[in-house]
Amino acid sequence: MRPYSQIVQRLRDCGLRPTRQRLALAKLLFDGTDRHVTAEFLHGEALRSGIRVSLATVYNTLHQFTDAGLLREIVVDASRSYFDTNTDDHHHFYFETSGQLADIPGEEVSVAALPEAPAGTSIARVDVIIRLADAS
Amino acid sequence: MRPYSQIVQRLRDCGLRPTRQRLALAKLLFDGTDRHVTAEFLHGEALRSGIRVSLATVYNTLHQFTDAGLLREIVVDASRSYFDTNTDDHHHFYFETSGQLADIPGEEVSVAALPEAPAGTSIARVDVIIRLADAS
DNA sequence: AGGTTATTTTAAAGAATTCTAAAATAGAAG
DNA sequence: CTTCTATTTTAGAATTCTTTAAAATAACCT
Repeated sequence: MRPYSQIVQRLRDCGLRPTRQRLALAKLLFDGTDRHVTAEFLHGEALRSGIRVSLATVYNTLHQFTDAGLLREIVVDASRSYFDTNTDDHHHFYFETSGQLADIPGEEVSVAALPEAPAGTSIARVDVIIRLADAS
Repeated sequence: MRPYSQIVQRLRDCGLRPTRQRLALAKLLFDGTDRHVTAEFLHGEALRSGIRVSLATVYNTLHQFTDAGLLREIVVDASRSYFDTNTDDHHHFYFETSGQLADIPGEEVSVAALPEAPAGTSIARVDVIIRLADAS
């Protein structure tokens, strides 16, 4: 198993140079588990692991990865964008109290009776966000 | 029919004083049609109709109305919040190109097989946003 | 290695939203 | 109607997240 060179290849396939910063961020992101990170959070995590990278680069990298299909951006709140390392078709729980985002596992939710797209448009994606409050 | 005093009563019922600004904004918002406005847009509309009101007040008022259940806030994009005058259970089309938001009429979409809320939480709301791109 | 091009960095600007403290206004009581 | 008190409005400053521009740096290719 050569995870490092796999990541290098993955970046190359997307036309992205495997720079030190991109590699380091990719390693943090694609560690095998599904993650939901904000730019701010990933930046902090990178610094904590000794990776010197600017916040602007983290933003750039997250968007480049998203454009390349390695990440998916989820907007839950006017002031927070999450990037999800799981790009499969799936939906989300949003914990309004803590601000945490979680994947809804498997096929536990599905949209029935999708409407037709208005003339001149096509459906790019369907986002379902289940907002959770603390139990009463 | 006395629409003005109806709005006054509606505000009072929510514990909001029927001030000049709130009444004017309510009149613009609750004109009978379903509307999706941003704070910026409503502010411009108010000024255009000769209502002198500050942007801060528009933000305050939109949030107060939302808390009171007169409006519903929809987040589609990291940089834009819409306020929807239709507070019934319904979902949305989002036109990614133009940034416009539209209600999906009637029961044309429904969520099947809602998952159980994680322990300690309850479902506050389910948001479905169908993102539309220009037809290929 | 050396030239070319892409990427990163930094600092500053930008956009949307929120906060603040003072002035204006509404509702209540006399 | 006037005064009093609490609430609301305002204008501008502050905040937060994100993007930009220009200079510095690193990767790629021969």
